[in-house]
Amino acid sequence: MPKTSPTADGRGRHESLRAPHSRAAIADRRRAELLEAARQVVLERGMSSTRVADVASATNVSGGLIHYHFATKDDLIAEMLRASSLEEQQQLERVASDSGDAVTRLDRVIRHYLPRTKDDQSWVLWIEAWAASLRSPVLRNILAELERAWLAVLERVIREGVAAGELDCDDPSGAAERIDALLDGLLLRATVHPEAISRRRLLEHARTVAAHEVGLDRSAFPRA
Amino acid sequence: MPKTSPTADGRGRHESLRAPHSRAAIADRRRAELLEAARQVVLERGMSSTRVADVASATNVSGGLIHYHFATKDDLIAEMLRASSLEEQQQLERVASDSGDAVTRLDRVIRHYLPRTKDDQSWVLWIEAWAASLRSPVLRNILAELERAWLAVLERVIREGVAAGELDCDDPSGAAERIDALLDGLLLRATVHPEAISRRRLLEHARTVAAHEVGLDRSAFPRA
DNA sequence: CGAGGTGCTGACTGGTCGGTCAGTTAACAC
DNA sequence: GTGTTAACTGACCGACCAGTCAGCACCTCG
Repeated sequence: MPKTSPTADGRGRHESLRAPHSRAAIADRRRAELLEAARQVVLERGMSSTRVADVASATNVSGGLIHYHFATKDDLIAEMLRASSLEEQQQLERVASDSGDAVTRLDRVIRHYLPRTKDDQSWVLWIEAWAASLRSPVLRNILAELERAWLAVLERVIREGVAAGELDCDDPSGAAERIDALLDGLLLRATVHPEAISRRRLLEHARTVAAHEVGLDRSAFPRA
Repeated sequence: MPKTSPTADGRGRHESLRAPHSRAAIADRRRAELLEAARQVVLERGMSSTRVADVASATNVSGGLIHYHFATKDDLIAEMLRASSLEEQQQLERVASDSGDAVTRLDRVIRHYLPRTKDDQSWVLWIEAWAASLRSPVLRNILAELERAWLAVLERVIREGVAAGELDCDDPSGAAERIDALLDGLLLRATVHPEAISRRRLLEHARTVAAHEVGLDRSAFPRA
């Protein structure tokens, strides 16, 4: 039986490489399903009041099955966050490496940060995770990795823009840290007090700061 | 018997105005003592794993007493946050209204934001509160008030600096929002991953952005 | 075919913890 | 001093819930 984290064992990783009806593939699919359900439940109920029974019933599965696939509830949640972080990193990579000039790409990364709709809850997960990570080295590592990915992407886009002569910035790493911090702060506020600040204003702030950091005028970025 | 929040009843507020051995004064002191203990316990154990028994034993008091003074555990924690928020606002007010030119005051506000030492845990409380507020309108209101206070102070200092001809900023409210967001983001990072960014760098980022927002050169603010 | 392993069930348990309550002590009112 | 009420105790309870376990059905491989 499993109970080992999928990244911890030595076997091949990608479900898609396996026979789709092999036992390993079935288990992988079930694991993914449970992780997704856990994500939903955490979004709805919050991390600390999520019960394993909730995840079970959201998947129409017995409570025992959760502990068949995941040793503890903390394991389940950590794996869920790891999976979410990985997915986020992949999306990020895609957004940042798409074609376009430096300003276009930077603006795309910024827009990717921001919530899409009024009640986009994607950041709820990370706010909960920040708090939980204060008590869990495991979660802290997962978050640190995601954070590094964000910083790396911002820095890379800026550096490439500078190299191409499109941007002007003598401290890409510092600029990335400042933009990243600004966006985290704005998003935190927007998620906790959605009525206090509009998406439009969020985006405007982000573009204002980004433009300045890369030595351009605000008008170099798209209008509202 | 009490069980009413101190801000909810109509009686006079300040313990210091009462006879120090009157029953009301004793109850007020006990309440304050319990709130402070709750704060300690939350800092140590986290919000969701804080037990009322922990607060009781940290105060050398019976478990029942907690529920004599506070209807529920959630009440206790909300009151504790309200008290912390109020204290924070008072400190803030003091820091911002002390004498000095605009740059000095702005720099003082910024430094007040930042943690004093390597393991200053003051922000832990607010990170936990952000997460918890996602599920509690009561907490959300407490945080919104504190947030408004921060923004108001930043905006006021900038406006007064502009009026005095010391600063140049055509959107004090926007600048305050951006500086505030930057600081929240930086502090979040510094608290969750203290090893990832030094206090010095934090302060440097804050001063860099603040200087730009008020139309000054970085050199107008103190060096490291 | 049969043996052994895998995915899964659901009843159960042991511990935890918020909240209650009957009772005690001492301050205060009259 | 006598009655009343505030502050407080600590035993208790009942709900909740993570994790266990015996057993079952099915797949797969020899």
